[in-house]
Amino acid sequence: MECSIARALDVVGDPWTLLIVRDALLGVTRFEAFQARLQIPRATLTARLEHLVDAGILERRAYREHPPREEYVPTAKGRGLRPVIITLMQWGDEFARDDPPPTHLEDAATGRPIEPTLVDRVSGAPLTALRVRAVGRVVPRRDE
Amino acid sequence: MECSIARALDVVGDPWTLLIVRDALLGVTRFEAFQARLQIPRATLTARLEHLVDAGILERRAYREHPPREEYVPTAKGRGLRPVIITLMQWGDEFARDDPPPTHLEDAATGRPIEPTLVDRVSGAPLTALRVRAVGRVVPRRDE
DNA sequence: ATCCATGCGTTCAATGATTGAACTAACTGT
DNA sequence: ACAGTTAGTTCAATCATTGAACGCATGGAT
Repeated sequence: MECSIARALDVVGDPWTLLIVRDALLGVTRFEAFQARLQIPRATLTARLEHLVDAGILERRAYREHPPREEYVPTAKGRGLRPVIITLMQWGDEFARDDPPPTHLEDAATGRPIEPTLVDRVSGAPLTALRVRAVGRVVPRRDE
Repeated sequence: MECSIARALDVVGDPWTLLIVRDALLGVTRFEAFQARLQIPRATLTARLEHLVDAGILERRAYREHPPREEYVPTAKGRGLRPVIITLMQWGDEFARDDPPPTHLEDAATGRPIEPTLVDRVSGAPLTALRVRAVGRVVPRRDE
């Protein structure tokens, strides 16, 4: 499919991948660490890491020869997924929560809590306020 | 898992679900329309729609008796996924593109193109500028 | 009345992915 | 010599996904 979302989901559209990327962005780099944190089956983890490296989201990097050991660190493309993960977390907090969220975001400098919002970069107006229209493969809208 | 992202991915973490939700947010409501647009196998579509209704993301609504016909419309929870889909689309455009993106966003009132960015709602500062820290299940960070 | 089209599914066998548990291999530190 | 660390592989069992075909209620045209 030619759509950007479909191409994104080709890479990221399974239950584990985004959890791995989230942990990677939090600083996790090693096989054992991912496995222990996520409780992901080892074979699945192997497959996912392979896939993420192939897709250019993680980079395999030797951190020791003898025995050869490698760690996985996010590339720029991987770091680009941070907004996706943040908005997904927000949605989970807002719509699929039953207890207070275990993780929140704060400014590393001031310590103030951060509430991420999507705005238009140019006008600064929140997307919820604008009536956004998707142009290209349009289908008539009905309600909101 | 107790994390918001994991709970979100429980619902939305497969290759099809977000594509269905995207189409639903564009105004697609009917089984045949989803199937034709996405080329999704019919059995899979049945399962996904069921799941989305159970999760409270789509709502089944009769649009005709005799024969009973139902359509699927997004709930508030479903509409809440829009930022997720937008950021995912942006990532796909920026990092997984080879041709110009087929869909872009514009203000429905003025027609001006929109560039969605994540900012802190309070300070207005873009998240890329702040050094955001995830608090809760912390792991020491290394590089960026 | 008969025939075709529409709309929303179900059924089926085949293929593919995911799972958990156990195993391997190459080291290292004590 | 021996336990421990690290990053996997292997295997059989289960589960999900796929494509193709079928079902069924109806409406409209001939």
